[in-house]
Amino acid sequence: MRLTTKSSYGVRALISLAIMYDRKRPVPIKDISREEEISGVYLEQIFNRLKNQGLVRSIRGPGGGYALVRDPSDISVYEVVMALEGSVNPVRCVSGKGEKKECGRIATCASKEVWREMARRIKETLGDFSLRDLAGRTLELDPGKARKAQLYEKSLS
Amino acid sequence: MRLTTKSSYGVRALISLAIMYDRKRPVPIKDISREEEISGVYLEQIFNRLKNQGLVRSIRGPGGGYALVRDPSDISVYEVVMALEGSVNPVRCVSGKGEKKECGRIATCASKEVWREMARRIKETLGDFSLRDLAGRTLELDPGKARKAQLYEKSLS
DNA sequence: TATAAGCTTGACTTTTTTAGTAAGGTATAT
DNA sequence: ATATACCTTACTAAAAAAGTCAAGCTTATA
Ligand code: FES
Ligand code: FES
Repeated sequence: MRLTTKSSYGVRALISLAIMYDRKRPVPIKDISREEEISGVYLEQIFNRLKNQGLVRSIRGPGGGYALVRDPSDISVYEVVMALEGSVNPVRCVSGKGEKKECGRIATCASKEVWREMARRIKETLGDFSLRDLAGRTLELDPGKARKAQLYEKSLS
Repeated sequence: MRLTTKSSYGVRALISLAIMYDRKRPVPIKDISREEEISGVYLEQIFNRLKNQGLVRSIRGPGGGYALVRDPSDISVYEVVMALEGSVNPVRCVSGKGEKKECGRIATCASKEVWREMARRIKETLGDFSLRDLAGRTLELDPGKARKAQLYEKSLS
């Protein structure tokens, strides 16, 4: 019953982007990597997917980095997880869309209804958290982060 | 975002036990294995855990097999999944109890609250389905199963 | 316009987990 | 006795996850 680290890393990374969102400045991977202690090369993979799924855009060259495409209040954790995991179904059988391997007993299988409901509720739950929520909560829990963001700003001006 | 097959197999297997529950007869692994097309040796592992977690009891020798310890209406899918997966936490950090590797940033991490809530809702959801529910639903979806159970009875008398 | 910051792409490797096998045992109804 | 069925430990193959490597491409800016 585990998400891959892509999701947890991805959410943490996007919280950083959300915090920077108002400042209209892209955040380079290296910064997130340092801050969050996540392998930079691995983060690149993650951001690649996020970009392909249209959640972030990239700005190349010096001063570049990644930025959210939409307002953080408009992006839910569900979207992030879907972008990175591809699905939220707890079993193969109930793949929903075109996930290979159709299960032969699906017509007469009662347990599939459990898994379907479970997927529904997960979607609902993750849909309830926006990146703005989490960014706000982060600044509450870790005021140091706010300060750091300020400093970062100053160092650039 | 997947459960292991242990959970889906386990739930399916226990539905069979639930169907047989009223008839007060243990079900041997071989039968379930045949019916559900699940490797018998693998099922043994699964029933082992279910037994250790107190969900089923075993009767040895000819005419033996496994039977539910409690009434099917009193056993939820959540219990089954917990017995077989050990946990329902979507990430390592939020291990709840004594799952090794304490995460160092847990104090200041906002996303942990998402994962915690997610675990809560999964528990809630799976807790809402009892084995009796699923047994009943199975007989609705697959009347052949009811008939087969009857025949099985007759063949023994 | 040279440089370096930063993204892009695809393949590759390592580690961990999952899904099973294999083999030999023990209890018990008939 | 014997066949049925559970019990236990160990092993293995395959898949997935986590992470690395290498070589490029864009673009701001000095
Ligand atoms: S739908 Fe595949 S086993 Fe239930
Ligand atoms: S609690 Fe471990 S990273 Fe959030």
